[in-house]
Amino acid sequence: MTGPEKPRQNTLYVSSLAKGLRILEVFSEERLELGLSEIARETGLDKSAAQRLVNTLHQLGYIDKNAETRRYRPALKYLDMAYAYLWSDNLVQLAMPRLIELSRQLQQTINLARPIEQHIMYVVRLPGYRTSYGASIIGRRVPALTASSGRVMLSRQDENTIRKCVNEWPLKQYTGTTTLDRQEILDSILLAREKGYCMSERQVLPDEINVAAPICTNDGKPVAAIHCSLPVIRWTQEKAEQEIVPHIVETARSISPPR
Amino acid sequence: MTGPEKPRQNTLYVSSLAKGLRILEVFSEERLELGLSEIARETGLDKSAAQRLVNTLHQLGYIDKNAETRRYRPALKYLDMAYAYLWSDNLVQLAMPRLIELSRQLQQTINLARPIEQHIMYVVRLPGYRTSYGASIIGRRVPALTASSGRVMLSRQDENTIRKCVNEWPLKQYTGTTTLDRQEILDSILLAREKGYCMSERQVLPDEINVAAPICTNDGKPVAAIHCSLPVIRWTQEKAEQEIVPHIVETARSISPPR
DNA sequence: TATACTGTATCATAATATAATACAAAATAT
DNA sequence: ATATTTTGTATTATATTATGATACAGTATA
Repeated sequence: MTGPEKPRQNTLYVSSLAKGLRILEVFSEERLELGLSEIARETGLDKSAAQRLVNTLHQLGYIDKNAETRRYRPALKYLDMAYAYLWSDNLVQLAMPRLIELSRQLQQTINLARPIEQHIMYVVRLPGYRTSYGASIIGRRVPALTASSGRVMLSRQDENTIRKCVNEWPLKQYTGTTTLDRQEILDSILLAREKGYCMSERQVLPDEINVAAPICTNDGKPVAAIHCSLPVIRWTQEKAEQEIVPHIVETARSISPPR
Repeated sequence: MTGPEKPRQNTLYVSSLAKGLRILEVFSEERLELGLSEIARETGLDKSAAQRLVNTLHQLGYIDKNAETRRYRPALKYLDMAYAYLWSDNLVQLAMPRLIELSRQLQQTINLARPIEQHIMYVVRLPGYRTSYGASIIGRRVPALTASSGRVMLSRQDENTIRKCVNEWPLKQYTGTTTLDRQEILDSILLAREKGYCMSERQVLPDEINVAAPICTNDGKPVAAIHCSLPVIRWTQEKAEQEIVPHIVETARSISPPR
């Protein structure tokens, strides 16, 4: 009779790799530079594990160490990843010239967003005059329900799916006027469905009107959204509807992803 | 009497993490999508190791698997890295508004480059009209000696260092007119040193004039370069010298990194 | 000055990653 | 259409590696 069986090993999962990636992921908008103990704490890893993993990532050029403060920060090698991703995303390649043209034509901030889980992520950012730093860089994630890009992509799902997502997905309050009212969000999405675009105001940034139109595959699946931000100082929703919306919608429609 | 001693383990280096990162690094401009056997081959890893590591990266959301073709490609999570880097780079934050302003003023492609080993890497790309895709995305690396940004940063080193770098660093022929003549490159760098900016033509792309000016710390160390590309169809070096150079130089000078 | 915290280094050992292997499925060659 | 090769998937015995406990020097804080 055997003793208690030891839990079976998952031999298709490399836990040391996973731990190392947690180190890479610890850096963020709020955590620009960290010491070893902070890294251990923030990642939940043992101090020795953190030491080994950090040392490995530093030797491989992923993170830089400030010799004076002994703190680490992301190295340029992080951007190798962006480069690889951007080349592999056919849609971004397809869309880029149209987005550049649109940016020139409208003289405003133009972005391309992709859906990821319950968020959207900005994969192209063509900043306009006075675009904030956070709104000029790729990789930012925003809850799909809060962003006009997210809402407009959701609007192309069937109504049951829309309602389920609106009920369950997370919300985040960015500004004093960011809505947390799920009914209001549902109304916004259903209106977007009807009109073919979504317009919102002061949801993610406090002084912006946002217009977004979906990019769909041939079978109607939303895979991305084009998004334009306008300063409320010089724009109204009415003016945006007349002067911006047609161009956004037309550009989005002109981009037909292969699949 | 002991037998032959086994080699000492480097307990500060995690080789499984290093192998996993090799998988992440296998994707590139030339390798957008790969199957398991290709990944094993390109990374030099054993097939079983590749299987485990790929599976782990897939479970963690770093790579996507096309269920039909069973091939993998980078996932959006790659851009999380870019986001983290761009927040941690103080200079990029400092420079971004100036670059956006410059882009609007000149109506041309404006980039920011950082030195990395014997290359430069583009960390900000503000594309102008008709900028190619490869010239619109961050993360691209170019040999420092070939790029105007690289040359202009090198020009701010002492002459012995310049000569050593020119003799030893790699070159890459991008166009039919990319120079591989190291004396010509040295002359270009020394001229940049004298004039405070570098101008080159048809070195990385076949139809471009390039103007770059260095961004230096207070103690004179070059840490980045602002770079403008102009189509040769509508520009000459003389015209660029009069209408573009002063603005590039002035903007570069106005950005004083803290350290 | 005392104490707490951080970073660095070491090592015995348990757990994990390895690589060999088998086999089904798919692709390619004949 | 069939045979062969290649690819992808799954499993396992075992060697190697990663673990975490520990010690200690240096730094920061009380």
